[in-house]
Amino acid sequence: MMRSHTCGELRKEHVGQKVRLCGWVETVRDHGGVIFIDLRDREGLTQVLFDPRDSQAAWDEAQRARGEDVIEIEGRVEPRPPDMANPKLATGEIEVRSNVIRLHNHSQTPPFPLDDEEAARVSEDLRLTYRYMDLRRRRMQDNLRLRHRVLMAARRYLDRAGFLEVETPILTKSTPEGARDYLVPSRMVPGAFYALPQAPQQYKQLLMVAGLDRYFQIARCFRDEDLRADRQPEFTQIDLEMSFITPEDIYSIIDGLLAVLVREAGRGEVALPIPRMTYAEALGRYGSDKPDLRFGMELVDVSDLFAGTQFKVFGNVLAKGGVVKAINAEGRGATSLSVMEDWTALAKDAGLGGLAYIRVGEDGTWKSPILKFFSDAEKQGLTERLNIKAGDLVLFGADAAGVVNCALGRLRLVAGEAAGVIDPNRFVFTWVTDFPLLERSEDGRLQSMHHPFTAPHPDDLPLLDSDPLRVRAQAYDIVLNGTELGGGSIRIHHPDLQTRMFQVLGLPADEVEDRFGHLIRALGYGAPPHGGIALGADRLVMLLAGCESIRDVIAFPKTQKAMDLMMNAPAKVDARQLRDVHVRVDLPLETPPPKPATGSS
RNA sequence: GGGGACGUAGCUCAAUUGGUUAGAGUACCAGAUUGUCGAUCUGGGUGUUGCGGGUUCGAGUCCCGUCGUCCCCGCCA
Repeated sequence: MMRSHTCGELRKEHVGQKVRLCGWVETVRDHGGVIFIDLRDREGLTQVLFDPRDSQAAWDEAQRARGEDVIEIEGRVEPRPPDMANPKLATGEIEVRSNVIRLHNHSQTPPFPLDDEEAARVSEDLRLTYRYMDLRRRRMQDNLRLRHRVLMAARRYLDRAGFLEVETPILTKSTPEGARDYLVPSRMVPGAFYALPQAPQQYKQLLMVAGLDRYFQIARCFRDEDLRADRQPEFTQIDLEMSFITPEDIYSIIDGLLAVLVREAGRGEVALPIPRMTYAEALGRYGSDKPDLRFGMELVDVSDLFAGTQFKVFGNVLAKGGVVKAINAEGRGATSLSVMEDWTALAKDAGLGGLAYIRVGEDGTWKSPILKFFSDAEKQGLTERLNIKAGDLVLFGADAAGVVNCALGRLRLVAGEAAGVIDPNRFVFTWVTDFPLLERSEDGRLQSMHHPFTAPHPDDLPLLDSDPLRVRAQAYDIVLNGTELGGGSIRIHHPDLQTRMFQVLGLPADEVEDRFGHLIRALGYGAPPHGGIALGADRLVMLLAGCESIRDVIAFPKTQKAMDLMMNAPAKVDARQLRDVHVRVDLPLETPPPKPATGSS
């Protein structure tokens, strides 16, 4: 072993011991006589002291050390004089007096400061280009360690709960519905392609048919869609599936799992059971199917108050069967008109014709361009319904219910943010249940809201033909602080119902056979009732780590254009490689060939 | 596909209406310094203003294009 201890473990009780440490030079403080080197490794920081009276050779070498050099030192652990202790360091009560130093590798000047506070301001493309340096930072190492601990705890929990971890293929088959697939050309079968899995969905159902009973996997998933702060083209799910269960079994397994994981992350105790609300309630009260329940500002239906209103904007909407809803952004009465303009733009972007609002002064007077249209009864009704007080701000949305919910839902988040009422240290979970089975796609066709293997609610089966959009699914999402953490469902386990679902979705029989024949056949060999769920591991760790992007909890993430700036992927391949897999590249004439990224550096 | 922000020294940023030799902090380099731990002191500018073109007597600044990063909408069964 090159080292006797890590840089994080020496304490007073080690005083007098001869030790050997390895690590990176954090800082060199050269006082002309004594030289201090802070030595860093994954576990911490230890101060090493070089005194020319101990060893002139070691002192000479220490003087040449620079930041990020890799060195090995030998020395004796000594107590620091009491007034010299450094309470900021775990090892701050001791130092190592060294008489031997070996330089294992010199480092060039780092491309950016590795100090967490400064690195937080460095442009992210630079951090990604030199990711191996970025990952030397304490904060990034803490994030990866937290990720490790959370996933280990998940494995322990699921193992104890009787789940078997099973790996499923990465090279699989494209299922064109849903997200865009990443494709891999086949060399053996000219013209054919594998797809990378968007989720292990079908495999895990087939494992249930196989009798595996309880499966889980820390599964990599791939979706070729546009990126966001919480979306990467490849991401990790804690994926599980269970046989002979109802949704209650899923809720209780996941409740327990999340409580364990939040505890493991040192984020306190989750009150169980995690509360539930229906999809309809989530949309109605929060304007979102992933409501952030850390604050109020709920959407309130005030349509009835304006039944006979003189205000034509509201009257016309109500006459057409729309709704008028409002939120009380409490305490935001002083919101400036320029901010109101921004919020109005947001409302219009979300589909509203405009944004009506009332700003209430500290003296209780209402200020609003539409105040003159309101009757006293309407004002009275609003005051009571929305509990309007001095200093409040009331935002209105009037349109079809869907538009109003969506727009006010977005405004609620913006207003909550502006009000500073969203506590980053609280972890508020909720289940959202009873999702609709189907939705109308842009081209007017029916499509699955979750996926086509989701079981309809048994009570709603008769509606499948008559009023399919009203059919509820046995599907559920788990939501944390306004982020969709995961979702799942009870699956269809009868081949006939599965076939019927594909008919409802308008898929031709031959296409169904081609894409899903294997699954329907499998259901015909005694498939047990089963269901499952998948949790976004990156998102969960991101929230537990207090990060704003999943990139900060993924070792080697991609940019918004899905580039790996460090490896420079994707990249061109040799003509030979393309020939092997029977692929010819066909670019539009004006498209320049791919070239190395040039970045701002 | 759409909207927005950004790109100047290794890093973070500044640079008046277009005007002299593009500055500051930090990092880095050299020297000094025997108890520091954001060490300190002295000295040193290390630059293709992302790239290409245009307007102009003159462009970091204005215009066009392009490359790249981030945020959001669409998209994400």
